[in-house]
Amino acid sequence: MMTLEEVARRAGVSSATVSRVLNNAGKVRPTTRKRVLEAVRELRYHPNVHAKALAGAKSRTLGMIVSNLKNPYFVDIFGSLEAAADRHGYEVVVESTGYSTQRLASSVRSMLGRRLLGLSVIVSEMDDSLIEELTESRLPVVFHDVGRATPNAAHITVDWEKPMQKTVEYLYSLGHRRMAFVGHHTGLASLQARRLAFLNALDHYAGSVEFATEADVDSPEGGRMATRRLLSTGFQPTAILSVNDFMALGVLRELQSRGHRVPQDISVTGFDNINLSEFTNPPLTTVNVPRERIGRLVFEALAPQEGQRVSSHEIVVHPEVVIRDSTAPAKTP
Amino acid sequence: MMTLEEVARRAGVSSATVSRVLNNAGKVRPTTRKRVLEAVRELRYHPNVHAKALAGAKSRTLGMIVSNLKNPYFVDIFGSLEAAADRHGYEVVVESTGYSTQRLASSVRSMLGRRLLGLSVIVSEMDDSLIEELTESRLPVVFHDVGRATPNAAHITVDWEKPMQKTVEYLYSLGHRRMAFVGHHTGLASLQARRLAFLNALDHYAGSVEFATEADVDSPEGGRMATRRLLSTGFQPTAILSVNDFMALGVLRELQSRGHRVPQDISVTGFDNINLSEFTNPPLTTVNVPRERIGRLVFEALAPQEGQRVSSHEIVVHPEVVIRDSTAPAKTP
DNA sequence: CGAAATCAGGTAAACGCTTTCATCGGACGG
DNA sequence: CCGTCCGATGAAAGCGTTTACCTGATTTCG
Repeated sequence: MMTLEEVARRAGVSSATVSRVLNNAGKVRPTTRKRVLEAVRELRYHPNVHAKALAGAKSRTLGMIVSNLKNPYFVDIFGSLEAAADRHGYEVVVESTGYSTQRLASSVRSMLGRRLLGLSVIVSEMDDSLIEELTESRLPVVFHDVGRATPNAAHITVDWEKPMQKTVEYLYSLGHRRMAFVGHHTGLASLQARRLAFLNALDHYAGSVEFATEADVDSPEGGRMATRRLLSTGFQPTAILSVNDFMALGVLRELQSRGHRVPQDISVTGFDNINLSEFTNPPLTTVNVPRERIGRLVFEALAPQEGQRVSSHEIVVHPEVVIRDSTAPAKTP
Repeated sequence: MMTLEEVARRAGVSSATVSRVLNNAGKVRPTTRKRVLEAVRELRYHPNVHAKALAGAKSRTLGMIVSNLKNPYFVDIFGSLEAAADRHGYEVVVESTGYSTQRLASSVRSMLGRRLLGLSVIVSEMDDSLIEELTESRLPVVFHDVGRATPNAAHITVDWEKPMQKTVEYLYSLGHRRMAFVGHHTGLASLQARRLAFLNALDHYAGSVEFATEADVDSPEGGRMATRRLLSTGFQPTAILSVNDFMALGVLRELQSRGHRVPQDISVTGFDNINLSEFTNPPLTTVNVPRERIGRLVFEALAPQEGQRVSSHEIVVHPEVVIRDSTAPAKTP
């Protein structure tokens, strides 16, 4: 591997000058610059990022830890963050925890070792000690979906209550009186919050709605299994609300392969409005969570640009219900 | 940020000793070790990866460049590679190019700067100069889907010809005589290879089958647009073969929203057998490409473990057709 | 019991950059 | 024509680890 020194020798200058050219900092005579660039090209020199980082160049890389890269929700946020980063000459490195608290911890440690510019933690699991560790590290952080704002951490939250209420209301108005909620296993907090939002929404119709809840892993397969279990209890919901679109794919499938028509026999709703939700059959009624915007917010919180008012530390996103074809009036028995 | 030195001071030893316990290399008395570990914990010390790397610790991180992280195919390979890496104490960093040759180049450069243990390039676009640059770098490389084997690069390939032939044969036997192929835009090579596989397969039925091909971006939306364009030409295929499952989602949707029933009116096939393909309605007939295995092969090629016979440099995977419900006998007019 | 090994741990030299700080020539103003 | 300033570049000090290499202190054994 080539080094700055070798490039310098080749160009007949000192390594300091090469560095200056490469980072266009300081004054360098055009002819010298040209000579250097040429040497760089000829030697196929690639700066050693570690040496750069160690030598104190301000970091240009952001970290991102997500729960499950197979769920498009996270990929979309990543994509948006990366795009913003790319636009400004930053990089981002992702890590996926698979909902394991253990892997989360080791990811955080590894990220801390990278001396990043900032870290975003977009997961559903998280224990308090990690939040503290992150806080003490003084590293700029963004939590999403879990965690809390701290002096160095912004917190982006999605309001679940209202859209959940709207959804239940909407289903109720369509005559649904037996509803089920399908969630996914996570480190309590987040799942419970969503389940609770569902239960709270039902409170408005105290007693007039029967309900059940089930949970499984965050995947279409999980959605299928949860649905299978749900129905095997004998409960016959006329509507199933899925904690997210990804799992909703599985509930759709399970329902359909059991011969239930959606939405004629059973209505289904999702959450997130991932691109896929528009392509299911029937297209999925869901709640639009603006991943693109969330990604941008994350970037702004981590790498505030010149003359840009730094956004608040506590941001809540209010998503809108998107009605498509997976919901319809309840079948009258 | 804490440093080795501070930990050493705190534990009353030299930094060399701290390094030794952290990497458990060399002999260190148990009591000393305990003292050090304690200091590490108390100070919340996190080793600086850059310093480690610079100081010559052998790299433990693998790189992976993919075309499109939104396509589950790539995510699956990434997941498998990461799992293998994790099992052996390695890390992997991904980068997505969005099918842009330019971003590919900059990704490669950035990866080269990271002084990785090895790099996997799983993309459909790639110009020859990059292959050369990679070759000259002497970095262990794995190409998939594109590129070629070189002294330091393994090459994992999926055999398209045979399964494509099988698929066409199968459709033909169901009475299909008007077929269309939907591909995606890429840096020529790869797309053409697939289109050609399709055309070659048709050669067996010289003249007895009408056909058309269309292409768009690699996404469900792309699949939808391509299908839309395809049908707007007036051509009425009884079967549409999609270059991959991801795009097939879009062709299914477009067909269905135009009132064509799948498979009664039109059959559809995909490629890859991503998990999603089992959850479409109807479930998709496709070709199973073993992403899990490919991920493992990549790992093995990049980080050959002790006493494991190093796999060949030129590996070809032979995928199998998976028949589900999106294909059926052609409608007799 | 003394010499040779073995152990534990310290010293200091890289590793490849960035970044002061110093230097060396002019260009300029008077 | 000389003193001043700049503008361009070089020298060298880190940055936080790893890793020979070396030094005392213990063991081991004949």
